[in-house]
Amino acid sequence: MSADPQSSDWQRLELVHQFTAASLRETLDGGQAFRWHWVPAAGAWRGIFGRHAVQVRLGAEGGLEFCAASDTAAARAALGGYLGMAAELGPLLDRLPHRSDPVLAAALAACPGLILLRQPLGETLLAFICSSTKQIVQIKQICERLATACGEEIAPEVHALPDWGRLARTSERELRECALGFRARYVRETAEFLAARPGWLERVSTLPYAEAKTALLELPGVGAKVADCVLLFGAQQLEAFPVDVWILKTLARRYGLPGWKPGQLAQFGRAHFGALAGLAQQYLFAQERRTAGRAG
DNA sequence: AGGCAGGTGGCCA
DNA sequence: TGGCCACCTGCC
Repeated sequence: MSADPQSSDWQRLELVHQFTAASLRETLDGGQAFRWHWVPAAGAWRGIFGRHAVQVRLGAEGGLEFCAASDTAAARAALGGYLGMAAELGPLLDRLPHRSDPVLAAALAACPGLILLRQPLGETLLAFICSSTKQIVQIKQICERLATACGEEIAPEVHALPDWGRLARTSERELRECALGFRARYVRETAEFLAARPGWLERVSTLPYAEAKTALLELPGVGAKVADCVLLFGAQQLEAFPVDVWILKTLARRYGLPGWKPGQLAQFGRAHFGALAGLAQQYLFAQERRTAGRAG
């Protein structure tokens, strides 16, 4: 790795938003995306999304700074979109029922600046199909191996995640060599499904939430939880409310809903938190993991 | 050293 | 519907 940060190349990223070290970490490395890692020597996060390889760090005045492996202008624009929620976070949070919900209010206060990423749709689908029954560390490893094995080299020794067209030309055996385990078949079959339906994924992702989710459930390896993650992180459908074990614990304990099943909790979430339920979910998720004292 | 992990799909009552 | 279980792999 020759990729030492060249401090002269650091540039400010204009964001009407303040991250804290904690909310930046939670945003980039809290389970929404799996291709960011902290580089201690640089005091920065290095990450890959789409065809962009960048580094991001907190600037002296609390702003955000970045540098890119190449084509800084394109990276700046892409990062602006990726972190685009920052521009409207305040008004969005204000539409959440924090005034009447002390649990939510505490979660919002605990991680000021946390946002939902706007990730490329295809790779969000891929990452979350790979996420089932895996911890964050392992999901990151799988993504890394997939990228190395069949993703485009976008900078020296840096690979993007393969797109679905490429995946359709990848054998299940090759996928298994990337430590996907039984998920290899899911990826393989979803790739075939998508290959037979050009534009399907993009079109479906813009449908109203309920229809979009129903459609995504047709994909092998995509159940309720993964569908919600794809819609929330990859299609800006903020109504999506993924229910995983963490949220299940939070809602059971802090909202007095023990014994409720994931599907029931998903309905509760959308009813209670409203059109931006997914945003509330992310804060509750961060809070639950924090208090559970582990990072995945 | 093994249990278990941010789930899904298939089968049975 | 509701409940149960197999499924790969490697981390803690």
